[in-house]
Amino acid sequence: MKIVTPTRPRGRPREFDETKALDLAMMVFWRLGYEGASVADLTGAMGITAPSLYAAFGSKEGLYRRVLAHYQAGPGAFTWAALTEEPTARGAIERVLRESARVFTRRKHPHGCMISTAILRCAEAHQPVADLVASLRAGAVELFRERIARGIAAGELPPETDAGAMARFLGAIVQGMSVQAQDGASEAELLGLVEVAMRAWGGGAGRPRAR
Amino acid sequence: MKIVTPTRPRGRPREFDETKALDLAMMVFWRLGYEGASVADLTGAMGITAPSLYAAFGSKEGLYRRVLAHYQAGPGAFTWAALTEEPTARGAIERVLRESARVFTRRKHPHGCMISTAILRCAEAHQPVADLVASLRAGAVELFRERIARGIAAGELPPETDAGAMARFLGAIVQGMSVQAQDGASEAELLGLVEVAMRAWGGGAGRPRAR
DNA sequence: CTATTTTCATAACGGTCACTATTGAAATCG
DNA sequence: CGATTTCAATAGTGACCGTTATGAAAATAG
Repeated sequence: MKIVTPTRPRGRPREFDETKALDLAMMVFWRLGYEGASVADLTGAMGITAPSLYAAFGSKEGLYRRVLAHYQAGPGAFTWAALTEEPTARGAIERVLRESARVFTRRKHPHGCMISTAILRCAEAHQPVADLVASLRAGAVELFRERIARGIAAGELPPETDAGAMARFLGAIVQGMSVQAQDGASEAELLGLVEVAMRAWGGGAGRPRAR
Repeated sequence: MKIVTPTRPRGRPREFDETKALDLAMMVFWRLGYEGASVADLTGAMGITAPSLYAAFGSKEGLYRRVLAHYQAGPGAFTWAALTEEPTARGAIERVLRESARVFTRRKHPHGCMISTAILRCAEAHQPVADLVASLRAGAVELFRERIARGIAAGELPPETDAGAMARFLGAIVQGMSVQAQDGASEAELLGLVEVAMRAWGGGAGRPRAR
């Protein structure tokens, strides 16, 4: 008869919580960007020493990749939720934009989207990281495109709608909102921007109105 | 009787052309961003040594400020030209967007806008530079706003038009196009995006059509 | 207990960062 | 000419970069 205790691993247990450490590292990368965040910044904020960081995450780049996944599952999850939960394509898109305006200006974390602004131009040595982040941006646009294509298939949108162009348009809006949020724009200002953007969707502003 | 020769300065003349040096430095900053461009990268591309760079420009940051002005007077000048030369607000905006699509994908220089993407998040030591670049972004939005307000005053646009929101919308579009261009988007893709964006302007896509 | 394994903290690694002291060459001035 | 001024090249500055060797500390296994 075996006891099913959760079988502690062999050696000395680590003294920090990996999830909390990722949260703290995320804030640093979010605020300073990938290149701007030094390992000293990270270990200082995470409350661990450099060898502990390297034992747990391999390298600064490895930690960053873990943080990106952590971001997508946390503060960045609202996008995927909006696109899958809303019944109509237009409703989904509008919810993404409105929630972006709110999330990008929250005071509990740096303003703007972490993926949009963490690493754009960079030294050649960091190009692989920049490429990864660029692929995440492309993935978001692709998510938009799929949702719009689904809306076209469902008859919500005219069949001649260019889903790719619409998706790239939305990607640009989100990207631009992220930068403006970082530059100090308020939620109200971003919502005004969203209202203009939704006009490109045809029909008036706001949610589809009954008539 | 004085001879009016162009009075060469006293000591040994410098052996490099400052304008050409700024051009070369601009390409490096454009490609690698402010933090990603090292002084070694810059001197290597400019064909001068570090002491020459510091004698002529004071510091890396000083050189960057000169390069930003050089950019605005060169590759970035089309925006100001479009906004002042076009007779209507809508025409001016559409020209800015269409020319952005073309300029951002030129093969003679890195894709995207240099001001949009050179330095967003960064180490705290470089925050003054980031603030400067942010103020340039804000200046572009303000230029948009003024042009739209002028269009409202001229009766081209409905008096209830929110010029600030429209301007922020356009700033976001340009910012987003810049990132997508850097990520590899083609001119045709960006023009498709522009067409969608112009729909937010009311009345179908494209230039105002006679009817 | 001893042996083993893993994490911890200290201290340091070579490399690159932005930047400059020094020196000699190249120009103009008197 | 000699004196002066400015530039350019060499060679380095200290500081910080990401990363790691070392050894003590803390847990399990036998």
